[in-house]
Amino acid sequence: MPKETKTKRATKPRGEKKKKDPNAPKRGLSAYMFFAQEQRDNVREENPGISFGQVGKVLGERWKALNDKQRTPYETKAQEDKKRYEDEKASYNADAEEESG
DNA sequence: GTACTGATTGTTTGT
DNA sequence: ACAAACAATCAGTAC
Repeated sequence: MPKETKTKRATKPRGEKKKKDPNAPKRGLSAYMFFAQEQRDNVREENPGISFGQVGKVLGERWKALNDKQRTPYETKAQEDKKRYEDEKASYNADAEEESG
């Protein structure tokens, strides 16, 4: 059992707005992202003609409905993508340093 | 070192 | 191009 910090989500104005970097390394996709990529087609099949937002809803409901095992294939993808992101950061930081001078 | 915030990713339909 | 809803995750911030 890994350390589980209390990830509380309180709407408290703390800190200033984030700064957008010029070469901001886009973050890797999330398990949910890959999940939607496939479901998006399936969901529409089962729900042909659904309204805007509905798709997203069903997606979320189904997503949670999945088990850790089902998410595995998606979580894995997310990890692979993560690696991608890590690389970008490398380049991002590399350039950032050069920028300095 | 922790708790919290903002940003980011992908998709749907419709104007 | 943007809107809302869904969920996940990192990076930066403040004390």
